[in-house]
Amino acid sequence: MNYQPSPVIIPDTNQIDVDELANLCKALAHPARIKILKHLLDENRCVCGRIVELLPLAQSTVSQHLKVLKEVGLVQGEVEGPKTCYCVNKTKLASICTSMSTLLNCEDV
Amino acid sequence: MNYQPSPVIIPDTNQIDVDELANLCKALAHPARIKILKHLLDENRCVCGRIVELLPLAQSTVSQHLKVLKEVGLVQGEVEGPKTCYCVNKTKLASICTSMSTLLNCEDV
DNA sequence: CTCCTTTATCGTTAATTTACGATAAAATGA
DNA sequence: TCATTTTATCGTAAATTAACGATAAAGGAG
Repeated sequence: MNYQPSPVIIPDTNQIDVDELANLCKALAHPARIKILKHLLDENRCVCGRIVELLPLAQSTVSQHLKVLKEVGLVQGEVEGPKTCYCVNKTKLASICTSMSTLLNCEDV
Repeated sequence: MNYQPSPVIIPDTNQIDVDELANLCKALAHPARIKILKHLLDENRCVCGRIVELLPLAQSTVSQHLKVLKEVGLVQGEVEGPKTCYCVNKTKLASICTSMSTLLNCEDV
């Protein structure tokens, strides 16, 4: 009888997609986007126009920041009539924290 | 007897410096820099020239990436003769993970 | 249907980032 | 001292990002 090589149990940190993590970090690499994320977490959900009121930025600029967050999957937009209501994809957000910890070995500091 | 208002125990996530976190994320927002960090964590310490061997980038480019990491305090360089030996500032690295978790409430996902 | 509100997209400009080669600087070794 | 090794910095070109105003698109109200 031949033994199969045992499956890898220990998560291979080398498997973590460096490009993916870099992209997520890039999406967080702007104060306005962190503030948007934080506000969405505080309020749970929020319409684009409300975020425009809170930040000293033009509507088009806020819309672009939301697009960046949406493109990496950190945020989801739901159309409600003429408005768009945004909320955080918490699973994705958590995945940044964990992959960062795993890849960078934060846990054993 | 007058009661004093009880001190704030729960860390105030609003106190966390959004700009600081954005800057740290910015430093991590490039695959080459994540690879450098990861290698430094694996090997504990590493000379600049060795990193140049590992990445498909010119020496000057690697040096610039190291500078970015150094400027945000994620990495420290120690001159050893003509070489410079780099290592990760694990405290700083951990602070990213924690401030990210705190600010973004990753823990209660 | 027409106007209004709300958001996304376009076009543009200014600023920043990335990459490279060339070169300076600093320490070692002959 | 002089050449070599190693790293940092400079200068530059190409690419990307951030910000804005203008405008398009889509839905609701009248």
